Amino acid sequence: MNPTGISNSVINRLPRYYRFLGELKKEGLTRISSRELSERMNLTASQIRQDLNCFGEFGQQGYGYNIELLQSEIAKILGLDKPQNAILIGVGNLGKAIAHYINFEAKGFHLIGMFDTKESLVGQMVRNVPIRHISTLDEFCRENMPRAAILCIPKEASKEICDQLIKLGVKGFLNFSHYDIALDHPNVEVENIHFGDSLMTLSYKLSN
Amino acid sequence: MNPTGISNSVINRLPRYYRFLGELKKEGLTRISSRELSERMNLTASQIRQDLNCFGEFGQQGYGYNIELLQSEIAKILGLDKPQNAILIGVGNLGKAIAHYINFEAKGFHLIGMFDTKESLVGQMVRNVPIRHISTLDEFCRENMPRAAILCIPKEASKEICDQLIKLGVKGFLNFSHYDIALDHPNVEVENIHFGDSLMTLSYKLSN
DNA sequence: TAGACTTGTTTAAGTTTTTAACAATCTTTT
DNA sequence: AAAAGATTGTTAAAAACTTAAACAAGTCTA
Repeated sequence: MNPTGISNSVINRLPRYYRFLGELKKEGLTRISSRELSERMNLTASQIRQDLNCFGEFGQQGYGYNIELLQSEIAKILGLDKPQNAILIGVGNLGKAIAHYINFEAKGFHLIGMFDTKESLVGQMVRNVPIRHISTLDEFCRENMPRAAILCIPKEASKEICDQLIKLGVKGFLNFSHYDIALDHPNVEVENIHFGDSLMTLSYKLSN
Repeated sequence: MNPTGISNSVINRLPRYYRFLGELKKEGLTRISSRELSERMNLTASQIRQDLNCFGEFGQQGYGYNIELLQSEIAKILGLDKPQNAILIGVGNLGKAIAHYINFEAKGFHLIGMFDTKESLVGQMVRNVPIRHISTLDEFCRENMPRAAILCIPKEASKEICDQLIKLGVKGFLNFSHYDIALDHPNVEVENIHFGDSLMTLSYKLSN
């Protein structure tokens, strides 16, 4: 169980609820019951009600859930209504694509800076965010206090940067590197995205 | 439990074992005990032995595991020794970055083709793989029989492409889109990578 | 050959996750 | 305004999964 007392399975389902509710809204619907939603999402109605029950009471007997309302409540639960400052480290192929591709504002974050070691990148803008030299990281963080960092650098560089960022007050990482942050820093929140691992898992499943 | 009878938790740990063993090899070590490995990986020795025991006997009493051997056995389990053909759909920012960034050969796949709707991309090469027009997908698949597809296209386009690919014999997806493949196609292997969901989860954890 | 070590494996414990059930209460219909 | 129908929040039970403990059997090292 988490520090918050809510299990990870529940937390991991929240973004999916949020997405499905967004679609229902797009379809012009205004209300939905746990049973109907369960059919759409391929869950049980019971599980949906129990998941939501972790956070409060958002429905009404005999009626169901107001879609608009429920979605905005989930947004609040996820913290999307109070975006936090984030920086991105490593503006190579991947880092640049991430910066272009992800709508940070819709996911609870402001991207306020990007950093790289490569002089030739410095000054370039991606989505109105400037790329800065990694040597200015300390100063920038002390001024802007980013709460999260997106790590798009090789494993070798990651440990040092992590130590530095954590000292500067960064509390959460979206980690694309193969460095095991959680191992050295158990008090920091980490979401790992390891393409390679996912591919190997897929390979396993296709081989057996 | 999986079709294979091995739980997902175990399967998901395999790539990590594989990585750690690679590092040990780099360090010049040749043998390791489950206890030593458990300390490095922050697991229990018991769990490591039990995980490996799902697949066979790779160690020796009184000695431990031969690192080289164990790694290559895990590679076999993951199917890395028999790479499967894969194609990538959608060569936008993300797709292009993935193609550049991921070493498919090391993860059990051959990337044999990339597809997009955009005429201006057609003919370009990424890592010696040509970008083709999506209209040639059918023909290409019938000739080359790809087993997996990496989906880097928007949700809206995904359903149709998925149906098409599955009809053409594709059995597994690395899915970056928000389309819920598993919902419509329960008999296909899917690894989802949803940056947005990961960010929202991180947002939740940083907000509570 | 003896003592130390470490595996594979079984068994048990613990935890998490899911499902089922139902009283309470709201909505809708007549 | 009352009755019938619907659906929630919540509790309790069941099921599934995951981890940990323990130890006989076998191997290494000195």
